[in-house]
Amino acid sequence: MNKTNITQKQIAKELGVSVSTISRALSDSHEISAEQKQRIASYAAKVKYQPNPHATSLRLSKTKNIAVLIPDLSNSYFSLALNGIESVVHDKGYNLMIYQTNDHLATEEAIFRYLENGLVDGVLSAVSSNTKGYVEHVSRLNGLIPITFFDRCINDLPIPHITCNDYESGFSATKHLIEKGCRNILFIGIDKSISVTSERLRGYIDALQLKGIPEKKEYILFSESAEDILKQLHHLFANKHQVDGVFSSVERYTLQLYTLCNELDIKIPDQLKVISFSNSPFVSFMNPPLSVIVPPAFEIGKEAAHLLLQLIQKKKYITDLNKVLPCTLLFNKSSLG
Amino acid sequence: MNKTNITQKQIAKELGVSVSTISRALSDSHEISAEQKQRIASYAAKVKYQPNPHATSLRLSKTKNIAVLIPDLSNSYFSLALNGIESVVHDKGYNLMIYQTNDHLATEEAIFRYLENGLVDGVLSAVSSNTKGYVEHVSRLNGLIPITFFDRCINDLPIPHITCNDYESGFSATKHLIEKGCRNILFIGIDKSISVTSERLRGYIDALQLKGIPEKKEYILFSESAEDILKQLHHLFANKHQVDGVFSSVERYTLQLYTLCNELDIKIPDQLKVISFSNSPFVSFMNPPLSVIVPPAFEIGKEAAHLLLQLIQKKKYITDLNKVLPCTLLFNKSSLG
DNA sequence: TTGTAAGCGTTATCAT
DNA sequence: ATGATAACGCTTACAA
Repeated sequence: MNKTNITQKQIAKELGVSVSTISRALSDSHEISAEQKQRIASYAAKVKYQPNPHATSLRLSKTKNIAVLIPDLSNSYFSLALNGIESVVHDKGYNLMIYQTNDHLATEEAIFRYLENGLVDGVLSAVSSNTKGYVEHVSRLNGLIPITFFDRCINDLPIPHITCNDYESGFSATKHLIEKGCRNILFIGIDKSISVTSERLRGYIDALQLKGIPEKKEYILFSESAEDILKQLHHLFANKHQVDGVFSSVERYTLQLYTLCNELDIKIPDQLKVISFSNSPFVSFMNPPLSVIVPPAFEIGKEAAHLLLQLIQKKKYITDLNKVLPCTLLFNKSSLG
Repeated sequence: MNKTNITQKQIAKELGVSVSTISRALSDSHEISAEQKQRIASYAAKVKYQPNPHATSLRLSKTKNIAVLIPDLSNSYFSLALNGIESVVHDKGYNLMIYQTNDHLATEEAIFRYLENGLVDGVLSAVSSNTKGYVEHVSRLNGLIPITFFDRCINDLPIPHITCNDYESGFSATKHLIEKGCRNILFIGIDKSISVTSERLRGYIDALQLKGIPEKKEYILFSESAEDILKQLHHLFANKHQVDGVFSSVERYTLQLYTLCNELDIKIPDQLKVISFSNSPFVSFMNPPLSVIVPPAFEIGKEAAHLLLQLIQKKKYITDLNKVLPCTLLFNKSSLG
């Protein structure tokens, strides 16, 4: 438990050359003879030499680390995105540090501040909120290292972001419900201040407008917790109501909706048609199978990581690097029939 | 993008004292006067000083980083465990680096070897396999820094591990199926060489034995991919068969089973009773609702992280620190009626 | 109570 | 082609 890793100094001593020769040989410098390189490389391999990353980071101010900020690791969307990120980051020889924000702005701010210490070369983040005035932590860090947003983003800041087509998807989902006969459609979201939610809502509103259906304030529900949304839904459905469709932009709130429908014996899709954003492989096995808008979570992660690495390696500059990836719509029984 | 963080040297110059005074003051050393400390602390706060972690790591050979090795990030069980890990690790001021092994032993070996470089103070790992003879990478690293296993482990090595009661759960699940009338029960797993699978299988076998039901080789299925298990299941169910129960130890394979049952019009639970390990919040909403054994994933992550930190801080030593946490059994319609 | 200096393991500059 | 040396930012003897 106390042994320590071998260093260049030890190799140098063993082979009777200087440390700089070792360093140069290992980085394949042209100023080292071929046989010397060979000798050093094979000895290093034999003793399984591993360069100390802290020494290298300190010396070069390059860490080969990148940080990811995610609201909730145990969310099918974010864990898929993380998977995508991981796949490209490690491929390129970078390490991945993860931070969970739990959707708390204060936590996010603390992490951004902390990362000013040079621990990482760049940051991938799905932000907690895009509220104007609460972005100083982001612009400060952005002055130090590259940042790329994925999913949630702050539109006012000149920071590249990879998102899915939330607006179009919200529009299509709502249009679909209308075409299936719905006239009183509920929108469910987390918070207007989250870019994703506001975009999906905009799509919902535009679809209603296009079809000449008046938008009703009481049909637009926001909530930050599953218990709370259940309460809100209960309040709405337990009393006389006309709701005949639901467009949920939050996967786990849709489960609450299903629970409530079971409880109140509301038949999906006969009395209520439902479509929801989701990345769960379970949706097709639900009762009834859930119609879903599936964001390309894995690809979003991959693209974001790829872009960030390019920024870190200065192969690209922050001019119009945003990318929008399309969601997949999957109509199942919950919105048909 | 090129500004750099402030250092102790700069603070020292600004305040007209030496670097060591700054260092001592910031670490609240008793050999610094109260007013000096105050002055330095407030200036450091003003300029938002953050110590450079690489310098500290290099100097102290302590990194405040820990690594997690996980087979698959986008798996409800592992992502929950990761969530648990994250919650305690960051609470204690440590950073978390993640590595996905994709269940490839070679990948796992490479990561273990890499981590001999001193990047992290300790490692949390769910291993790819416990095959004897393929554990040298583990014992090597274990000679350098503490390791704690969670979920999957290698029993022959003196490394602490946190698991759930796989054997008992396998036993209970199988017993449950038998009591519901099943006599020809399928076991589905990934690979015998994975500790979790072998324990669950042992529980299955013992339950059969206890009830006097002969164990049949052809009822024990292993597979490393979803497509393959589907093929195996298809082969079994498409022909004449007597299978009347399934105990699946792999969440995602259970979805394949449901798919097949739909396809072949096999009625669950009437013709086939099913119980499965799972951490998905969707199981109660399935058609039919799935009976599940729910591992305490979050708690396992928490416990493992907690233990590792104690080992790192030498508050505990590796003597019998293993912990077994109980799963929750949830009987739904898929195994009843 | 504070300062000086060495050293952690690298890489890079400047000699030779 | 190779070696000596300084530096990255920090902590910690050792001096004063």
